[in-house]
Amino acid sequence: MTTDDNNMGRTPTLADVAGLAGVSTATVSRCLNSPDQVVERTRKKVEDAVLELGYAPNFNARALAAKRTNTIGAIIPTMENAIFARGLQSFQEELGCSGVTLLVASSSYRTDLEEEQIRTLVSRGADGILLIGLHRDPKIYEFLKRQNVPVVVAWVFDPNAKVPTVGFDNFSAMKALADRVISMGHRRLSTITASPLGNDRASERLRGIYASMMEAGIPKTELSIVEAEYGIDEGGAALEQLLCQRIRPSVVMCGNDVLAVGAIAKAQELGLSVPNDISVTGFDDIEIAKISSPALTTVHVPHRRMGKEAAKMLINLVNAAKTQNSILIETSLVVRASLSRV
Amino acid sequence: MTTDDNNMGRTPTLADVAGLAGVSTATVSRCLNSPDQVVERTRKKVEDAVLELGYAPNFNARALAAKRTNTIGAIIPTMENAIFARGLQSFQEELGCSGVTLLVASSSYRTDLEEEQIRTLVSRGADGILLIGLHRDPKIYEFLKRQNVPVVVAWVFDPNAKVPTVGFDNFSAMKALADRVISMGHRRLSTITASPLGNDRASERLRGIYASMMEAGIPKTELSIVEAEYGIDEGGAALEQLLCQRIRPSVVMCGNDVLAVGAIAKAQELGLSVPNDISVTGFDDIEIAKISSPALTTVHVPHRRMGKEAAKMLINLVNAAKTQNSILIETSLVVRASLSRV
DNA sequence: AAATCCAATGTAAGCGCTTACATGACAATT
DNA sequence: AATTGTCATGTAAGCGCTTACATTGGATTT
Repeated sequence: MTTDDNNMGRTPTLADVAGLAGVSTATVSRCLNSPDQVVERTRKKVEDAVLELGYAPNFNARALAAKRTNTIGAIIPTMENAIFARGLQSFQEELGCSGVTLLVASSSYRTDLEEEQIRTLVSRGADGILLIGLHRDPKIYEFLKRQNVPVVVAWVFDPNAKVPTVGFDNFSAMKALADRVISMGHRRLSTITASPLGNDRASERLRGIYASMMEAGIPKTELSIVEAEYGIDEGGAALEQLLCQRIRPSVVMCGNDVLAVGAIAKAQELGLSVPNDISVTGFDDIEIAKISSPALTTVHVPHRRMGKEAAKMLINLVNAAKTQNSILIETSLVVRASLSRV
Repeated sequence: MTTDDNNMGRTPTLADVAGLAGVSTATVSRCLNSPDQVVERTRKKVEDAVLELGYAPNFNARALAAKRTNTIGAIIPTMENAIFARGLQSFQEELGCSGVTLLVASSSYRTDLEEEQIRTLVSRGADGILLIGLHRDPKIYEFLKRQNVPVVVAWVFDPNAKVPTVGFDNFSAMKALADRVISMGHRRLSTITASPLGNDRASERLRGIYASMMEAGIPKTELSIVEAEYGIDEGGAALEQLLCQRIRPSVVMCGNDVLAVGAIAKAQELGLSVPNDISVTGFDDIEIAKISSPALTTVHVPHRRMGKEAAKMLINLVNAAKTQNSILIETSLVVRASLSRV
């Protein structure tokens, strides 16, 4: 039954369509890319041929010839963190509005992997790239500049950076939280944080705590620090470490809500009452913060807006190549039951 | 200062490397793709040239010439659901072991979007594709077959499907949970579920509940159903709807843990005790299930293993083109405090 | 020493598309 | 009627790479 089977054992190409429609390949290409350059009658013929053949353009060939992919890449530390997932989702939605496709890679917080993925993205012809956090080898920024690939960095705000950023001031946000904590009488502080090495969000937040302590005249040594990876169980384990120490802290300031919820659960498991025996704070204000019991005191970050702004920025950069100003996303303190006076 | 600046205003190509190294482009290509075909001395020259020029191969050109991309695509309903994120993460890790890159797209549970994304992935030259759930227009499967792109479907298990699947038996898993619920005396059942239209996971689970009820001689009408999108707040809202109904259910079986946690939070907010006034169950057994209070009765799904198996399957399919058998991932009941005798 | 083989390298033809430029047809201008 | 301009379409040269096939020269065999 090869009656209506024009399938010649390979996927149809532009030339096949051109042949069927009785026009040149250039005309078919124009029908696909700038239809208004082609007269109605011709366009119809071509469209019919496309349908009949089930033709789908070869993206790679197109990218090779046109030197443009309508694709933007993003590298996030992990997909498992709701925060990145959410910001990325709105990033993608905004890109979609402009007909741009998103390519995502996750680096597992490893700079070597990230570097590799940046190269991959570039060699795939990404028109622009979204990165999380500023801290990375300057060579990478040079490479990107040489390759003429615009970059936007999100999750941090730094108007002085060499690349445009869209994010919040991690330092001030955490300092504001620490101010509040200290104003409630806490002196023996502690924090559960991601490793601040090569992670400017974490290191800035740590600086924020120290700055607040300094203002309050609390010596730096009053802050115990435990590093933990992302995860509920990790937060719990970190809390245990904290409790083993000589002096029990009165408050645990966690690097994100997930660690905080893990710490709360572990504290309760160990028979401690939150916040009566120990206060806990988070960061991000994801849904879980509200339903945690006790509800979590945290810093609210408008992730969706951040993602959206980042997308707009990148699109502008790709189209107009003009430089963009960094955008500050405002955060706010959300005080809930997990934090109490000491 | 163009002393050591061989940059000629464009990104270096294979030919540039060949020129610098004093060999042909074919040799350079071989150095990159099958180094053992090239003698040591030559290879060294080429590698030096690559380094000096900062050469990075053009992926699109490579794909066009080689008709292979070492890329596998995946389309998931949403990145915001931890379940998909987690399965995908291990899927990616496994692919990485074989030097394959993952391309992710999210369909927002919209079949039209999914179809578009499948075409995008194919035209980008994906060597294979991972899809969630079997239910979609048969034309898509035909298209994929015609394009000669292997597919694996995850999150469902169906040995009779035309494509290999790796997943669990949503029907039996939910039935087992319902059996347990009913054995604890519950008769007035309810469920909060994603819309079962075009979502075979949801519809199978619903069937599971009905099957269990039937065995227990409970009429179908004893099950109230509320549809909800994914999210904690959505779960809460759905619970409110359920409580407005004439007869208050004694148990709410939720389509996933997130909905369940939302339902619990809302119930407590309304002054109901879980499980004394109402029992709640989830599905997936994500971390939140353990730390919820009361802890959540749910169905444990080994997502990581599922992702890993899916990756292996797809890689086999891409390499050997031989057909693969569907793989059943076993689930297990996890009974925790949120479910009690009626 | 001639014949044979083989590994290393080169040559060049595409892969499927875009696009600058050329062509031709027809309408508007003179 | 000749000229000019405009617009739709065709021609063909790449885009940067891979790879089948041709070539080379040294090692091995006879």
